[in-house]
Amino acid sequence: MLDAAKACCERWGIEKVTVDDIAAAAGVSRATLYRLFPGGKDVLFDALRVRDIEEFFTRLTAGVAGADTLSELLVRTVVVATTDLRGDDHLAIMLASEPGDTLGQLTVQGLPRIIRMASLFLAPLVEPYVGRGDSSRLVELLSRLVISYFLAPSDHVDLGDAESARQFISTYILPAFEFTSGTSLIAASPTGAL
Amino acid sequence: MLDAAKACCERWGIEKVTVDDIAAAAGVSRATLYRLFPGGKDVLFDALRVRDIEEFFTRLTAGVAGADTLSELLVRTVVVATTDLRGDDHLAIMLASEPGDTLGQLTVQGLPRIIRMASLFLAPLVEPYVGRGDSSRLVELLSRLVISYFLAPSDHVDLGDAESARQFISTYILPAFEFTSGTSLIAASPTGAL
DNA sequence: AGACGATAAGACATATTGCGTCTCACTGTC
DNA sequence: GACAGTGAGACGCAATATGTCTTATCGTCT
Repeated sequence: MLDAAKACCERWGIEKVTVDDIAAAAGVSRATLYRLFPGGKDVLFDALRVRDIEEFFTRLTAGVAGADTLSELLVRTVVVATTDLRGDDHLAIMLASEPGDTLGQLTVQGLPRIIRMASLFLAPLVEPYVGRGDSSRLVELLSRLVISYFLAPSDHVDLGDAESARQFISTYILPAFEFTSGTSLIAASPTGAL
Repeated sequence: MLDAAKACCERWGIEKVTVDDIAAAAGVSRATLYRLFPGGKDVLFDALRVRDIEEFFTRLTAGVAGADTLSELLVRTVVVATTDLRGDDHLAIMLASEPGDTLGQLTVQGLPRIIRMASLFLAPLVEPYVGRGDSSRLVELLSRLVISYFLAPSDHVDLGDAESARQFISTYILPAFEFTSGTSLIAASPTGAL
């Protein structure tokens, strides 16, 4: 079921997926889907690991998972990603996910909440790179970061373990930003340190 | 505008595209879109060249475009495509496009009509390959064929010229069937002749 | 400056679709 | 036969899409 929901998201995008799509892809009726999940959004939340990433950022802010090292890595990742924001099918999902838009309850209730949470945490760290008050770009970058997380394989990652979380970022998040020239972009960042 | 509509179809699938999507992708307001086209469906019809392919099959049936050679090529293509129907993002669009489904007016009015037209023409030719009465598979194959046509670049193709049409098929349709081992699949067809 | 055409933004009513719940019939198991 | 699980589909309600309209803005032409 979750794999089917994830496949639907990758195929049609989060904002276009319907409960009927997921049920059909999973080969079950809509009645069965509602027997397994409280609502349609819950299927997507589980499939896209929305609650996992919430916990991910929560633990980062609490310093449980080696926040200093990981946050620096996240900031560097965000800055590197500034080079090119185009060509990402899933980016627009996040960019448009503000209350009052036409994306429906999922994005209104779920994803922007995550972005807000992450923004509060990363804003002071990113500020030296993108400038104060440039929140729109920060939201874009965080969106891409979050989506990278969503699209990663659903293998178990112990987000409470610093090494496991760091390995996860190196494996799934950094490649998603499609480095075009190895470490050259990293070297172009303000501090130059990693 | 047409390029934007086509991009939206490739990104979200025909059944998920809205007028607002196309207008936003084209960078115009919805009011402007309705000034340029009678309705939302007309944009997709033009972008996906629905009327072109109708004329394409019409001319084939009339023998205007070297029907004998081209029809044989089409049949061979259809048979080769039998090997694998999965992994095509746009196939489900056609499979579900029957009157009464939830795909809306576009598919109800447009694509099934084309499939029906093509089926009437190709059915006797395909029969030796897929067997009499196996219309469901025939419809699937034709769907893929039609979609290949839709997704081809919108360069001008003179469908009334046999050589031009043949070159179009070789360039855009045959590659869309993703031959896995060169001509081996073609050699496995009943007659073995091309 | 003033007239003109094209456009963006958005309100509006209508039509369509999606959501969640429900009932019914079918199937396999005990 | 009782039972749990399921598929198909109808139902009311909410959300979205469609197509038209009005208003304000911008650039161009006279």
